[in-house]
Amino acid sequence: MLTPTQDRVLTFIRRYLKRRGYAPSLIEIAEGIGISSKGTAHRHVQALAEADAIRLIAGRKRGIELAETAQMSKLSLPLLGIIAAGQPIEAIPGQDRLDLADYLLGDNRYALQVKGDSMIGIGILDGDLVIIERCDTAEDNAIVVALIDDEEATLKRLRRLKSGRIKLIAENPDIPPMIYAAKRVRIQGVLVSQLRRY
Amino acid sequence: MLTPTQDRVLTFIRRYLKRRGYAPSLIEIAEGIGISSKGTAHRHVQALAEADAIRLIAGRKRGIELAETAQMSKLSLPLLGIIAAGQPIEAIPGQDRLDLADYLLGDNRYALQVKGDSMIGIGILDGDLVIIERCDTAEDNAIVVALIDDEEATLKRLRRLKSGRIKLIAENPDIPPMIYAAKRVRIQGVLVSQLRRY
DNA sequence: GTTTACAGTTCTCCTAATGTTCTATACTCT
DNA sequence: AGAGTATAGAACATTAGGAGAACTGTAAAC
Repeated sequence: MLTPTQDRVLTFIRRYLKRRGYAPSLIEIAEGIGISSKGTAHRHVQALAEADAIRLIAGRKRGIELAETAQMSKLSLPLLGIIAAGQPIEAIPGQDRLDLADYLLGDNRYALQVKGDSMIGIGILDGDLVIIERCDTAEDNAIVVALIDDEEATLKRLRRLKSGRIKLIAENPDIPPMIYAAKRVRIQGVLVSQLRRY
Repeated sequence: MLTPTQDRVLTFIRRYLKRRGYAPSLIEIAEGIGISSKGTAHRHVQALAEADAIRLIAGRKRGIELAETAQMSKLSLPLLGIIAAGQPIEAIPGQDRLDLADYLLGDNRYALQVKGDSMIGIGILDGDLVIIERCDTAEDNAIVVALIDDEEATLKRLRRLKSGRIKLIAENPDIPPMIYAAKRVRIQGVLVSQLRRY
């Protein structure tokens, strides 16, 4: 992997970057590890870039970025693994960060707070937040925000019947499904994710 | 990434803005960093805008805003209101944006994927992600990641018994609660939020 | 409404700092 | 010895930063 000298260079760059906010020049690196040739420093830096420990911005002064930093989007958390009753936490192979933006953010998305227990069967509880992506069509069986008669908005599972009518299903055995003529139902968005705070 | 000089300019702008409440002019910036040319100051400011460190309001004197303030919008979604079966979407008064960072991000937090149905009673399903905040104590009745005998990690509701022992409760009627001596149980973190993608 | 001071914009010219490439040499292993 | 690594230092190319002039636009004073 890295040679001892390369490791010292990398450590120096890390510290410098943390303290000053910008990368060291080659001369500073050379001084930092106790050599006098910037040409040599240049070779170490090239080697580090080759090993993907850092990224270089070509033809830019102090154009060094740590590979680690590039990995971490601002909206991410470490993803430790899978937890299950009766077993130690098990790492998820090949994935160690969770990009929350991916789950939540998007151009046409908005949040709604859920009131009531009509979707309790799929784990959407009273007070939960749901993220909705605006759109006017949806696949069969998707969970949608539907507007009925331009009056009532509701979060339900959508099913198209052969008759052409539309069935809106609450995920709650106590609430019977409702069937409407297609004209009466307008889709406002599709459920993309869900969020709860404890 | 910022150059050393750009960094100094940014620092100066920050301080100026904090002290005076409005942004510095180009001449003031030039003086502030010890140069005499406002043309040069202008170039630095342009570079900072390019790097998204600040935002410029075109054709306005002292029209500089720090990006940090505007940055928050990247972590938020419009919060339209409350949706309930049988009613139109109702706006939530005094709140129109949802700050996701608030829900999810934090210094000592990490994510776990849930396996199994042991917490189905409170709407945590197989495959959901939970956000855990690292800590070694928890309030009674909190949902925690507990390590039993340093071997098995599990997500359960915690309850302390008068006997001093600890009861770990699965939110699933099919899974009976377990009772352990306090020594055998170590808390690794507390559930702070939960996330699901559809 | 005109004037005026202030501020932003766009240039060009210049210099020092820095990155890049090269050759020659030395050290340390097996 | 030969491969791999490290160093020094020279020569050259490019970039970042600076100075200052000339111009344009803004806002407040008159």
